[in-house]
Order: sequence, then structure tokens, then C-alpha cells
Amino acid sequence: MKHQRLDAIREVLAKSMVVNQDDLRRKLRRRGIEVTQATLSRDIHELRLSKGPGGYSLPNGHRGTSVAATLEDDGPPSVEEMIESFVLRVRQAMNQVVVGTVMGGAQPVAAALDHEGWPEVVGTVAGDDTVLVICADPRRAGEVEARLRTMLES
Amino acid sequence: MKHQRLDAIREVLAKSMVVNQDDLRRKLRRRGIEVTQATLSRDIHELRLSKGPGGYSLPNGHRGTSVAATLEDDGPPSVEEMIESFVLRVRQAMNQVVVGTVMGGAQPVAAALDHEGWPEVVGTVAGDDTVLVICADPRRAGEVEARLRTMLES
DNA sequence: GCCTAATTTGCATACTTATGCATCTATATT
DNA sequence: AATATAGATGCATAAGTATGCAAATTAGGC
Repeated sequence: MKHQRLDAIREVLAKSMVVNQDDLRRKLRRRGIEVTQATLSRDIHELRLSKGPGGYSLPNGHRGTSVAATLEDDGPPSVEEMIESFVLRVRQAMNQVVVGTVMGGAQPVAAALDHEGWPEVVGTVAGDDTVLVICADPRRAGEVEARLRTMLES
Repeated sequence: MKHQRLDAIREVLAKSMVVNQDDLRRKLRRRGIEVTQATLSRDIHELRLSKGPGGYSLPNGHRGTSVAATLEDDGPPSVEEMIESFVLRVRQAMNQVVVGTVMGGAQPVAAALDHEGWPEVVGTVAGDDTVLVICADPRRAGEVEARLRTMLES
């Protein structure tokens, strides 16, 4: 699945330095994802990544973002901002949505989701880098996953 | 001279979108600077530019930076920060140093320089995007130029 | 289930960027 | 001034990235 690969790319980028597309290809292969450079070129375009002196990097603050640093502005951050800043991975399993974030990002993301009060969401549980979102049924979980993903891939 | 070309590259980047190195080459040629793509590749590396969906962009906030936005954090910005954020071009002429900045950047840069109280600087005059730094003699102007350039090309 | 339409992917290749090497230029030294 | 040394540049080409097209896969509709 394509979404899974995009998630994996974000994760790889958050955790390691990617020098070029072939490097990325090899790193994904270790995770069991095998595609060609051509596909990655398209993915990179889609994720709006940019390439600089330090290799590829995510558009927002994703990568080295310390939670504190990003939060220390005035207004309370919107859910969209939280998602874009912290979330790396979104997957649905039955009536649950598992959200992977940068280290330390789970609590604030869960708090933001709670505060948002989406009707499909029954509750959330947050660890250090993972938020478990509980929904009433698979259908609603699917909706939540889709919405999160939309924000993520704005 | 190389410095002049680097200055020009920063200016071009601040004012227009550069899609690729050949695009940059053509834009520089219009300004009377004629070099090959190979040289630009090296310049780009040296300026630590990064290439993303919107073409090449300067490392800091240079580009679309609104003065207000950049200043609205807590601490007073250091001269280095000012230089890196606003200054595009530095040139010496006799006992003066002409500093080109993004629109609206001249006043804050001049203020920062004044506040810094460098001994070589006799005084500054700021317009909208240009600061004129007056020194006692060409020698000191040269030192000031070099120091500014060092900050700029950190 | 089977078919159709749309999306995704790989292949081949065009386009873009980086770099080894030789040459040239500027600067310093004697 | 001539020479030595370091830096800058171009050329040719290697390395890296993007893309048209066709095949394959996926998603819906019947």
C-alpha cells in the first residue's frame, strides 16, 4: 500500500539522514518496502520534501523538533499544526487508529485530539511516541484515519 | 569576483524563483555575471541553499521574511541574526560599506550595527533596503566588509 | 465473480546536479 | 619582476532526479 510507504518515508526521515533517493530506497527495503527510485521521486514530490545540505527533510518542523521549542509560541496550536508537526504514521486496526509520532509527541497530540472532541472518537491513550485512538467501530476508525491522513498530507 | 556573484545569487533568490541551476545561470547573465552551471553548483553548496518544491531557497528566513514576523520573538536579535536574516549584499567603496538588505531590513540592521558600536564604524545611514556604513578610511571599511561577509557566509 | 476505470508502478530515458582534472588567475614571497 | 602557492573556473562526465508511456494493480459497479 502506498500510504504505508509514505508513512515509512516520514519515519525514516525523522530518524535518520537520507542523502539521496537510492539511499532512501535501501532504507525502505530494510523495512520490507521495495520500490524503485522512480516511485520515490514521485513520493518525495507528493510529500513536498526538500533537499538541502543535510539531505532530504520534511517540510514543517517534523524532524529534529523538540516538543518544547515548537510549543513555546503564544496561541494554543491547532490540531492541524500538531498533526503536521508531530505525526509520522497513521494506521487503522479494527476500531482503533494507531498514530505514530516523533518522540514525546504523543501526549500533546492526544490532548489536542481530546480537546477537539471528534464525535467518532471514544477516547485516546498516549505513550511516548504512540497514540491509540479508540472509535466505536471500524467504520468510524476509518473516517478518523482518513481525516488524520488528509491533515498529514495536506 | 566571486563574492559579488554570491551576493547576486542571494539577491536573485530573494526576488525571484529559481527553478534550477541553468535558470539561475540565465538570471545572473542578465546581471552581467556569466559563469557555468558547474560553478553555480559549487556556489549553491557554499551558500548552503536547499532545493524544494518551490525551487532553491536561502537557508534562514531570508526570502519571504516579513520584518515584523522575524522580530516578534522575545530576546533582542543579535547582529549575526540580523545579518543572516536580512542582508543580501555587501560591497565596499572607498571608506564606505554598502549593505543591501531585503525590503524593510535596512533600519533594523543599521540599528543593530549602531548598537554594536564597532570601533571601525563612524556612523550609518539607512534607507529601505540599503545601509550605508561610514568608516574612517578604506582600510577599516575593508575590515567591516570582511566581518559582515563572514557573518553572512557563516 | 467479472468487467471497467482509475491509480500506481517500473522501465527507459531525458533532464539536472556534482565532481575530477587541467587550466587559469590572483596573491604573496623572494 | 619572476616564481611559488592557493583559490577559482571550465570542461567533460559521473551521479542523481524526474517523467512519458505501457503494464500491472486496485477500486467500484454490475
